[in-house]
Amino acid sequence: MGKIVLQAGADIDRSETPTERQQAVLDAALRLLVEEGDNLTMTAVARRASCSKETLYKWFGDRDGLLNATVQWQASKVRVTPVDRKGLDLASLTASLQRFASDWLKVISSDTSIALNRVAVGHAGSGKDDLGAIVLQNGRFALASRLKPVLEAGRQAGLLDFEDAETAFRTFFGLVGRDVQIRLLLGDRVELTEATIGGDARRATQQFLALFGANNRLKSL
Amino acid sequence: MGKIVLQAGADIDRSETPTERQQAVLDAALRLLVEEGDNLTMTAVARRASCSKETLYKWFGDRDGLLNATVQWQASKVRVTPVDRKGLDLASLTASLQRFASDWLKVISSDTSIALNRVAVGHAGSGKDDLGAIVLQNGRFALASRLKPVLEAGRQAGLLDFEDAETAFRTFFGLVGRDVQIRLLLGDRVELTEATIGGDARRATQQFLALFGANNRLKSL
DNA sequence: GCCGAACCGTAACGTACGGTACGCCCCTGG
DNA sequence: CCAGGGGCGTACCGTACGTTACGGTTCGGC
Repeated sequence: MGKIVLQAGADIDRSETPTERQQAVLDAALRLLVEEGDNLTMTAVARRASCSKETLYKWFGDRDGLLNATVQWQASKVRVTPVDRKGLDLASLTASLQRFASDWLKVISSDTSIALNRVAVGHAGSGKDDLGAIVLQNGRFALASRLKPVLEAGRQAGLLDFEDAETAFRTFFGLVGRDVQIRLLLGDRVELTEATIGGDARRATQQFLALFGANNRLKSL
Repeated sequence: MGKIVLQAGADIDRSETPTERQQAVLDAALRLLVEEGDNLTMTAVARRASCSKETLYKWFGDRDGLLNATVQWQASKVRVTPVDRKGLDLASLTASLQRFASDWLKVISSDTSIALNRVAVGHAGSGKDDLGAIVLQNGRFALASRLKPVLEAGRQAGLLDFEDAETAFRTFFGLVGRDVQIRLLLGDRVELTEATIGGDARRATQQFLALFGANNRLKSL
């Protein structure tokens, strides 16, 4: 029904939720985006979604509009459950961190994440749309805003010791992701089985605790 | 004179070094790539380089060939000086690591690196060329092969303690880069002054030493 | 001074694709 | 039962750009 537009230049998430049918179309576009990358054609999307090009243009206005809506649609699908912070002992904190790490690794190694990041990076150069901002918002920054409360809680409970939650988070981010994302984006075949992800999550968590655990005396930033 | 071709699919760095004039053309293409991103046109390159399109096609065969040659040209320009490993005390090791970190941050935040990574990521989806492999080879893997000897030397000197140089390197990589590269690629304006780079390099180095320094008892990976 | 090769500038061709127009079907409401 | 609108399929238009062709110019060799 309503055009899903994005106020050019202004605020993000300025969008109405798409109808059932529109969601189907967006899903088709998403699947095609994963397969074809940025060189998907409007005709291909129309064919895949079994709809007419005219409909696409009526709904999304533009090729960029379609891409925008697709990315936002995927973003809206991964709204996550807020973490419970009732357990405040070291074991549960460790488990939480490990879970975050594991989830994050699974996300960034997924086909759709790779595809979305690829197109967003590609579009980031010529600032026609803000795909980059959207992806960033629903990736790195969403992770931060979910993880920071946990870190703060850990500090409150005397389990963690850090000055700034932001820098602590960024260190955790680096320890978890390392070179994985850029390698995947650049097409490197990285072996990421369930097992290695689990191991990496455990290792990253231990390293993070070694650096920011309250019982350790490594505070000299 | 000779076409600068790349054996499709096979080995990298299978290329003759370009002539003086060709280098000038490639530099022009590179500058244009930084400005325009992947939507540079052959006409634009020809105009910028003050050469004819016919020459471009004769030399590089193809648009992809031109891009390939441009990326390789930039890669060939950053052949680095191997590090001296004569000083084996903690101070010099720290200085080396810090220098690596600082250099790396400067590289990934440079305009040309961002532009090159952007096009390489964009092309990584549809496997027409191996720009991704080239960039990876001259970025992340080049860094690894330069840094690993230093790490090994540090271990020999009893300053570092790690099982596998590869994983140690990847941790260092993560501690240095954190979220910087992906944010830059996605168009986020990251403040990276000389000062912050220095601070980040120092911090990453200290964290790395905290994790892998031989005098610390954090070996339970 | 002449020849050919390399190269510049530009015009021309072909195509792929974004965007639009139109005819037809189906479905709903009156 | 009929009118109308939303939506499918498709043909079509315009354009941008990759690629090619061609005439003019410079330059080294004889």
